Amino acid sequence: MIDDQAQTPDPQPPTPDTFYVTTPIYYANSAPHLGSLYTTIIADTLARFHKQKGSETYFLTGTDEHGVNIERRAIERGLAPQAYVDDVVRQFKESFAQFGVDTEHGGYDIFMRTTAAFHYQGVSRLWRTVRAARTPKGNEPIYKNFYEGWFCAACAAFKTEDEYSKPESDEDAPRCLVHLTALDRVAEESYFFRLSDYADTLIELYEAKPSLIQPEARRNEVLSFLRSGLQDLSISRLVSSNSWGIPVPDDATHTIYVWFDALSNYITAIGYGNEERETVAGFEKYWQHVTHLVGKDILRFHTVYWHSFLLAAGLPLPEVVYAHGMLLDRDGRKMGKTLGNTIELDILHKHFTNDAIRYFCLREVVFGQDGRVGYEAMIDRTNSDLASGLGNLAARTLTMINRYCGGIIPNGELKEADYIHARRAGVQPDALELASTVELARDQYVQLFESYQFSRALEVAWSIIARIDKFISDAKPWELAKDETQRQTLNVVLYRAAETLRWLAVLLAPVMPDATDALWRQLGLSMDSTTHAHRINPRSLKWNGLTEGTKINASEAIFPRLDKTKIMNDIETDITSNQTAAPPTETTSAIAEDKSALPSSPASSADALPEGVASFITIDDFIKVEMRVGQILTAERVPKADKLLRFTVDVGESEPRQILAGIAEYYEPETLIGRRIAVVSNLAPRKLRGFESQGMVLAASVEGGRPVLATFTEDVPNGARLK
RNA sequence: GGCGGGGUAGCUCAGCCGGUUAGAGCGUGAGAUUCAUAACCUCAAGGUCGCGUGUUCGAGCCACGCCCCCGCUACCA
Repeated sequence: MIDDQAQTPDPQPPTPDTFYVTTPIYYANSAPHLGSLYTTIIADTLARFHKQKGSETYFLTGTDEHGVNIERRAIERGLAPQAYVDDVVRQFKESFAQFGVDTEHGGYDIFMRTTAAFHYQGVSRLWRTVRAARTPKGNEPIYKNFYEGWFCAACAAFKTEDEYSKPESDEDAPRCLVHLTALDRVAEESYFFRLSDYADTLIELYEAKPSLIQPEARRNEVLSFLRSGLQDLSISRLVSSNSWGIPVPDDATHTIYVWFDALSNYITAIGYGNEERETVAGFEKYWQHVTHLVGKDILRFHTVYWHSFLLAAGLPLPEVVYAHGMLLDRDGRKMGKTLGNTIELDILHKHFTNDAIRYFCLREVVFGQDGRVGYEAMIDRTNSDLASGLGNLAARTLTMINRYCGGIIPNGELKEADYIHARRAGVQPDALELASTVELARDQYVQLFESYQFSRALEVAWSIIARIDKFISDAKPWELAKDETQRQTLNVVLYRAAETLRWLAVLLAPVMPDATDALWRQLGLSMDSTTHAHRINPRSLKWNGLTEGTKINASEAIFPRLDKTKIMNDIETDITSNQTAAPPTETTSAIAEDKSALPSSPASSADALPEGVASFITIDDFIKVEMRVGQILTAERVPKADKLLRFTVDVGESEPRQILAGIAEYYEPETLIGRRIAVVSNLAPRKLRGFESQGMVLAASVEGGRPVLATFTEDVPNGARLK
C-alpha cells in the first residue's frame, strides 16, 4: 500500500543555484588534528551533496596565519613566520589529501590563507569601507582608544583569561602561565570597533530569521549574550606588540587584530576587494548562499562579531551559521595531549578507510552535539553498518545475479501469467509498494540532509537496507532458482534488489564517495562523469532505472569486515611507538605543543619511558583496579565454546563469584580446582556465552599467547587485596 | 549567582498538541536459514520513564518543590 500521507515534494524542487560552504580557517599554530578533519569532512559532504543536486558549489577551508602566538612559535623554531606557516600549511594540505577532502579528490575549492596577497587587499578594503560607514546609531564604527589588559613583559603580549592564573586575592596581579611572573596592567593605543551599537539590530535580525543560527540551543545562547549588552571590540594592536599581521590602512603603527582579519577571509576568498578572485569564484554569486560550519566554541565570533562587521560594511549576512559539537574521547572526556587520549590522524588513516571515517563522523556523532569517538566504536560501526549492512547486501545481491542470471541484470517486469507464481513465493507481483517505500525514504533522507540531520538521514537510508535484506530473505531466491516455473519471479526479486542498490549508491555518494563509486561500477553502471552516481540528483531518481541486460562487474567486498582484536592490538602498538618517537625528527609534535600545558610540570611527553612500557599511569589510575586473591571452587568447560572455562571463585565474599576465562585450550578444568589465583574484582560484569563473568583471572601471556595463571607460593587468605 | 538544555531498557537515544500492553539501533540470549562479509531473517529479554507532591477520568509528556548532569555568562583560532 502506498503511504499517501507522504508529502508530495514540489514537482520542481527549489534547488538554490549556488551553495558556498566554509569551515573555520584553522589556526596555524599546530598540525591538523581530528577536530579540523571533522569539520572539513562535514563541509566536504555538504558540498558534494549540493553539487549532486545540481548547485554550483564552492567549498572553502584554510588557515589563519597571523598573530603573536604564531610569531612566537616561529621564533622558537628559528624560522621566519612565513616559513613557519608555510610548513604548517603543507602539513594541513598533505593531511587533507590523505583523507580525500582536497581539490584533487573532489574536495575543497580553495585552501584559504590569511597571508595571501589578495586577502590583504580585501581586508584593507573592508576596513576602509567600515571606517567610512555609520553604525545603526549614527556613530563611527571604528575609533581610537586604549586597550587595557594584563601584559606579560617576558612574552611581550597581552594575556587572555585562560592564559594567566587567577590571583589569590584581588590585591595581587595574575601570573603568566608561561613565565610565572606577575603581569602588568598595561594600556595600549588601539582601534576599536563599536560593537555595542549593533546588539539591537542583531537581536532583531536573529529573531526574524531563526534558521540563521543553528542548532536552536546555540542560537538561544547567542541571543542571551546579546541581551546582556555588548562591549566594543579592540581590533588592532601596535606593531610593537604584534608585527605579524595585516597593517591597518593608513596607519602603519598598527596591525589588524585577529577576528577582523580572520573572519574576513570568507569574503576575500571569493572576490571581495580583488577582481582576480572575483573572476575565479564570484562574490555576488556565492555570498548569498553561504553556510558557515563552526565549532560551538567559536560560534559567537562567527555571529555577533562577524555579522556586525558585515552590517557595518553594508554586506548581507550569511544564510546559515551552524555550530557543531566537540569530539570527545570514548569516555566523554576532552581529548588532549596531557591525557594522551587523542585520536591521531596518522593512526586513523592507517587503519580506516576514508569512507568509514566519513560515515562514522556523520552517523555516530549527532551533528550539533558533542560526540564520543574511539577506535573501538569506529570498528563496531564499520562492521555492523557497513560490512554487515550495506556491504553484505551488495555482496549477496551481486553474487546471486552472477550465479543465477549469468552476471546480467535480469528483466524486472512480471507478466500477468507469472503473477500466480510470484504470489506463491510471497512476492508482490508489482513493485509499487517497494518502490514507494524507497521513494518515501529517499524524500526523508534528502529532507533530513538538507536540515543538517545527517545521523537521522543515514538511519533512514539504513532502513532501506533492512527492508531489502528482509525482502530477499522472504523471497528466498536460492529456492526459486531450483524451480524452473519461478524463473521470472527470481529475476524480479534480483532486479528489485539491484535497483535498490542503485538508489543507495546515489543517496550515499556524498557521504562515501569511494565505496559508492565501487558499488556503481559493480552494478555495471556508467562511470561517465555526467551519469555517475555523484551527478544524479537523488530527487530525480526513478524506479526501474536499471537497464535489463547490463553486465555487472565481478564483485569484491565494498566494506571488508575489520578484525577488531587485531586492529586494536595494532593501534595499541602504533600509539606506543608514536609516544616514544623522538621529537626532533617529528615535526608534528614539535609544533603541536599544547598551549595549556603548565610549566610547573617539567615532565614533558618526551620523557623517556622504561623499555617496554607503553605509557605511565598515576597511582590514582592504579588504585582504580581492585585485585584480590581468589580460590577456584569449581571449574568446567562452557558448552559450545572451545576456549572458555567457567569458574566459581571465592574472593572472600559471602557468595563465590562466577568468572569466565578463555584458557580452556591450555588447562584442564579439574586440575585447577582449589588453586589460589589473582583476580581483578571490580571489572564491570560482562556476559559471555550466556554466563555473566564477574571478574577477570590474571595470567601471564607467553609464547603464542599461551596463558600461565598467576599464583601464590605462600599461604594467603581468600579476598586479600593485591597492592 | 543569572539564563538555557537535560536526567527513559547494559550502551546511545526516539517519544508530536497528556490517552489503550513505553519504542529504535547497538549489545546480549534463543531459533530458523545458507544467496551473502561468523552474514541475513524471526523471537525474547521485562526499564520505580531522576525524587516527591499536585492537576486530571487518565501523565514519561502539564504545575510546584527537591536532587544530579551539561552548556552560555565576551575580546583565544
